[in-house]
Amino acid sequence: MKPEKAFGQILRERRKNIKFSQEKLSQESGLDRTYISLLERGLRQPSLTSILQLSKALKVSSVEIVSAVETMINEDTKS
Amino acid sequence: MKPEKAFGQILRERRKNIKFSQEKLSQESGLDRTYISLLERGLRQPSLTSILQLSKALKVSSVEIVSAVETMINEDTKS
DNA sequence: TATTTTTGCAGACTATAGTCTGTAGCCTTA
DNA sequence: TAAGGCTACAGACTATAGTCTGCAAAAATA
Repeated sequence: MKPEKAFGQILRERRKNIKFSQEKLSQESGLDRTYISLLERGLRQPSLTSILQLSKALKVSSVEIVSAVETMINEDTKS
Repeated sequence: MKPEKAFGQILRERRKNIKFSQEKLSQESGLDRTYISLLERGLRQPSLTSILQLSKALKVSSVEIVSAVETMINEDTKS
């Protein structure tokens, strides 16, 4: 699986876990709402600082996010 | 400390650990040598896929890299 | 059903990631 | 002191990250 696809899935999952709308996550992270939408759909890949901003807003460590991304990438049994 | 500065320091450190020239790392990662130079000097920040490409070439996990970056960012006692 | 909240998405835009070519300077080691 | 390997750096370029506005439609809730 491609990195941006994996990141998107994880981003959406974590956001829903914490019951944030894209709009709310946008405010907390300082990133544009429509850009978060693009990220979640795997149409964009984040920079290092975007990863850090988003993890902070989601109240999880960036390490956990990246770890989940790597795991998902290496799961070739996924679509 | 800024993320790109932290990433640069860690990138250079890991590259030297494995005794790679920038040129060699460039070949292994598929990224341009001059871009690696910019990254190491903290003048650019990497995207998610660049982080993954570089960690793979350095034979360390991206999690370890990101972990080191986060640690260094939170060490406010550094320049 | 009607209303509100949330999200997808288009288009146009600015900022920056990443490439490519070339040059000059620094170290080693012959 | 010459020669080769390594890196900094400049400039010009292309690709894409990230913003902004606005609208339509899905989805949740009254």
